[in-house]
Amino acid sequence: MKLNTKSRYAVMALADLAQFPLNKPISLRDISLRQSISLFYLEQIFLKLKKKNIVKSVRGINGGYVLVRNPNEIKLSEIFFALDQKVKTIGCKKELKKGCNGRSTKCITHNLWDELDFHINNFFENKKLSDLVKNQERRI
Amino acid sequence: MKLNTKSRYAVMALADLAQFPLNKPISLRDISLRQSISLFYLEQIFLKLKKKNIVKSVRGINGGYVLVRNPNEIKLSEIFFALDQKVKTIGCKKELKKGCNGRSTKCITHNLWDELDFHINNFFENKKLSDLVKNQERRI
DNA sequence: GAAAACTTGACTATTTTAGTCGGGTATATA
DNA sequence: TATATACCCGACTAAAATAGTCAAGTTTTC
Repeated sequence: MKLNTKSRYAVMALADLAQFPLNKPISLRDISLRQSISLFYLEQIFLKLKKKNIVKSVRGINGGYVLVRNPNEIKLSEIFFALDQKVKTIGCKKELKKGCNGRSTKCITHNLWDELDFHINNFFENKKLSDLVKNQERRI
Repeated sequence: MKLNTKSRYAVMALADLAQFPLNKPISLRDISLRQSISLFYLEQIFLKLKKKNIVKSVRGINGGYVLVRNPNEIKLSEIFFALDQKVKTIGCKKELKKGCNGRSTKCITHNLWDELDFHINNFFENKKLSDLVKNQERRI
C-alpha cells in the first residue's frame, strides 16, 4: 500500500508554491529545480490541478502558476482527488466475483475496507496545505 | 493508493478460518471455494502466514490450516506485515534525489508522510481478527 | 519578434501485481 | 501399504499501473 509519485509530487509542488505571495506566478521550471521533479511530469500534474481549480496559470514571460485560494482553504483531499487518487482500498460493489462472494450482499471483510477508506480519507480531509508550510522557513 | 489483493485475501481467508473451532484444520480448498480465491494463490499467501507463525499446517488427509492463537490475539497489522505489506507512503531516507531534496535533512512534506504512515498503521494495529467475525453468523 | 512559459495528447520503458504451474513431500485412512 | 488428500516451494508469465518523456504547439511580455 503506497502513495504514487503523482499525488506526492503534487503536494510537494503546491507546498512549494504556498510559500510565496499569493499573486506572484511561480514557474514550473523553478519548482522543478527546487523540488527535483521532472518539468514534463510537473506539467502533467499542474494541468490536472488547474482543471480542478486549485491553481490558475499565467502565460508568457514571468508567468507561472498561482494558487486560486489561500493555503488554509485547500484541503489535501482536494489535491488527491484532482489527480484521481481517491483512496480506494477495494471496490466490493464492482468486482462481485472476487471481492464479495455471492452468498450475501457484503463479503466478510467488506466493512473493514469501508472503515479503512474512511479512516484514510479523513486524514486528508482534515489537513490543509497551510499545515505543511506553517513551520517552514520562507525561502523568498 | 490501494490495497493489494494479497493482503486483502489474507485477511479474508483468516477471517474465514476464524469462524471455525480453533483446533479444526480447514483446507485451503474449502477456503478457496467459499471466498472465491484461487487455490494456488492461497497457497502462496498461507506459506507466508505460516512463516510468521500466524497459522500452522496439518498435512495429509483431513489436514489444513489452523490459527496459532485466538482471533482476539491476532492484530491485522501482523497479517499485513507477514505479506511484506507494511504501509509505506514514501521512503525519504532512501531516495534522496527524488523524495527529499538535498537542501535540508527533511523535505517539505516529509512529516506529512510520516504522519500518514502512522495514521494508517495505527488503524491496523488496533484491529483484531476477532473484530471481523464478531457480528458474523457462524456457518458450522 | 524572440524568448519564456503554459497546453495538450501521445508515447514508452519499467515495475508491480496478480495469478499460474509443476513437481514435490507428508499423513490419515481404507 | 496403497492412495488420495492436502500442504510445500520455487519459478514463471501476462496484464496492468506507474513514472516519466517528448513533440509540437499557443500565449504573452519585453
